[in-house]
Amino acid sequence: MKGSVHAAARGYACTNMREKIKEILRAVLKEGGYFEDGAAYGGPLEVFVPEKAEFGHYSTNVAMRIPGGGTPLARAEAIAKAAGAAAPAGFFEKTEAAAPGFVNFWLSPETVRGEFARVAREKRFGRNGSGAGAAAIVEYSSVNIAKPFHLGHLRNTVLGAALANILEANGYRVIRWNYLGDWGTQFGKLIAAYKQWGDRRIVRKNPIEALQKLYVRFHAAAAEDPELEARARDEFRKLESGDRENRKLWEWFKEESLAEFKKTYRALGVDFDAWIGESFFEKELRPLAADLAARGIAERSEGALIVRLDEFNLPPVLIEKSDGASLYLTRDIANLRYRLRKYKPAEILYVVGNEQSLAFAQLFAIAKKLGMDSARLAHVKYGLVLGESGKKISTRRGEAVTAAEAMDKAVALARGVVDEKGRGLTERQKDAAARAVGIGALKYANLKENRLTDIVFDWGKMLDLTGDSAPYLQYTYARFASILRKAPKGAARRVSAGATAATAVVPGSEPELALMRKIFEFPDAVAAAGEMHSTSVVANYLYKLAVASNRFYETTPVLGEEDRARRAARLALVAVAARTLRDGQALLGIESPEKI
RNA sequence: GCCCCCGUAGCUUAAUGGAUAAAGCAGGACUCUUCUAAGGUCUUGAUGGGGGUUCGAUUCCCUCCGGGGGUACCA
Repeated sequence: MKGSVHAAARGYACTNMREKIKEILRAVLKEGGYFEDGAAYGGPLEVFVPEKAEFGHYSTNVAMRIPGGGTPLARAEAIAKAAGAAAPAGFFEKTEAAAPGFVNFWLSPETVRGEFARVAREKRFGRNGSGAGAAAIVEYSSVNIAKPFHLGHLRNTVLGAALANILEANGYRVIRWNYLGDWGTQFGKLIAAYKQWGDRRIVRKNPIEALQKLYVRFHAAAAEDPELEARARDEFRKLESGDRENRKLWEWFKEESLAEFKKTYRALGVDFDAWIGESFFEKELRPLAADLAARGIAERSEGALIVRLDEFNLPPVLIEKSDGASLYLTRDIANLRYRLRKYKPAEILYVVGNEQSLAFAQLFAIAKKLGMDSARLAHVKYGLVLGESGKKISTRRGEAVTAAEAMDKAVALARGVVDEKGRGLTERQKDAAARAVGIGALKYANLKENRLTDIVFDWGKMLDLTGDSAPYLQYTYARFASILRKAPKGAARRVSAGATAATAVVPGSEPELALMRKIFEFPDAVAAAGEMHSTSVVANYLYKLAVASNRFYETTPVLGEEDRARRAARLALVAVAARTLRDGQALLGIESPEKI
């Protein structure tokens, strides 16, 4: 099983165009006596796609990185010449050295068309087996029970969902984990507030809003009457010790909250394999703390239990309060232990805002200290979503824009554009298109950037429907889908059957060839995104693919082409480009309607 | 105070140590009798300051300035 996955990974690697060029280069470099293996030239062999057309289709900097007599440029010239000779006849159109020492490669049109025909037949194009079927846990969304699902959660949810898809495309068995905030003193406050002012019907009708109001009211009242805080602590203590009434209330709050969150998840097209929150680990915390103390890893300080992390150059961590209560980090340790045992994951991604950087540095340090180092742990951080004023959004003051509100607004805006510009859509299709476009725009806005800096919330940016946006990608797809719909039946069938032989032999224009070459980059983008835990790599790639697609569309007739073979070749290109756009968007969780 | 993150065009962003720093928005000029003009073409415009490492620095190191976050009983 494992072996076959590895074989698959190798299979993908050597069919990738960049890998083919690397193979040629390795042979040339070995022949020239430059090195025996990769280590000799100071890092992995790099072959990349230059930004400018004049630097070729592919390029390498290897001549500047290997030692040897002469200038880097002289080495580059020798390598360029040798690579041209070493490649199969007609593989390159030309190879060229360029100052200060790049070697640039131009594929011949025949090579591009041949590779295209191969890619068109590939069933799982873009996916690879590098994860070898190992488990990877992606923790994301992690909403708090009884609190609003606001824009920060939206960002987190969309990001985590896309990363999970990307890891899956890289051959991991992904466990999508919603680590619910379902425990802690806030439940004491909520229970106290509910007992005093709560109304079952109101909560049932609109749970989050009602619970939120109780929470806000509690804080307002507690400011005047400090006695309330004590009552809240007492209610939580009762909850922890299994008080029936409080337990029931807690379960009910959780149930109602989750039901409402699930509406949002459905609208977003996001789901989870595990809904295990903080409460799940509650019983393990005391023994865990005691165990750490017994092993001398934790120690008493100012009445609390701490773990010193001096050797990691980190401040100590509190794992048990002086009153014996646990903290979030204690729960995270228990959670990590549980995950390692149960799933034996190769990777765990914590999608959490960057304000928790220190906490994760500490968690990872403790994991190392405890020998819980079988998985690669990564804190995938991202910037905070700030209010339009540029300040942190205060939930307590009710400033938060909820995800549902943002989605409604986005869909309504998209509906307006669909009504105005959509062609030949039924009412049903218009609804579907507006949802896909509106929510797609919202998602893409959160996925295309790789910033760690905080983001000032901006409706205009979130709802952008032009330029570098989801609707641009979707529009490109819909244009191609329209061509495929209108194609003669026989032609369409040949395309769907993967009969792309015509493409391999029919000479094409540069916009066609450029689009084919852009399609070849898809697997590289997926692999890089997986390694770097970055959705923006995929988003940026898709945008460039769409640009190449639209250039092709604007310059090259497909259905209007008189020559039959040429028309068939172009239809095949349209079909594969559309498929790649759709698959790439799917990785980001963005739908590709046939008509918008 | 200490630690972490971030400073790129008017605005929002891109760029595994690579070539003349790439886009979108906004502004200006073109472009639908032809497969969806939500498009395409052209155009104005930028790496906070100073050192260093390197053949080569937006990227790595030091320092200063500016912004954000964290810094034991919240998460």
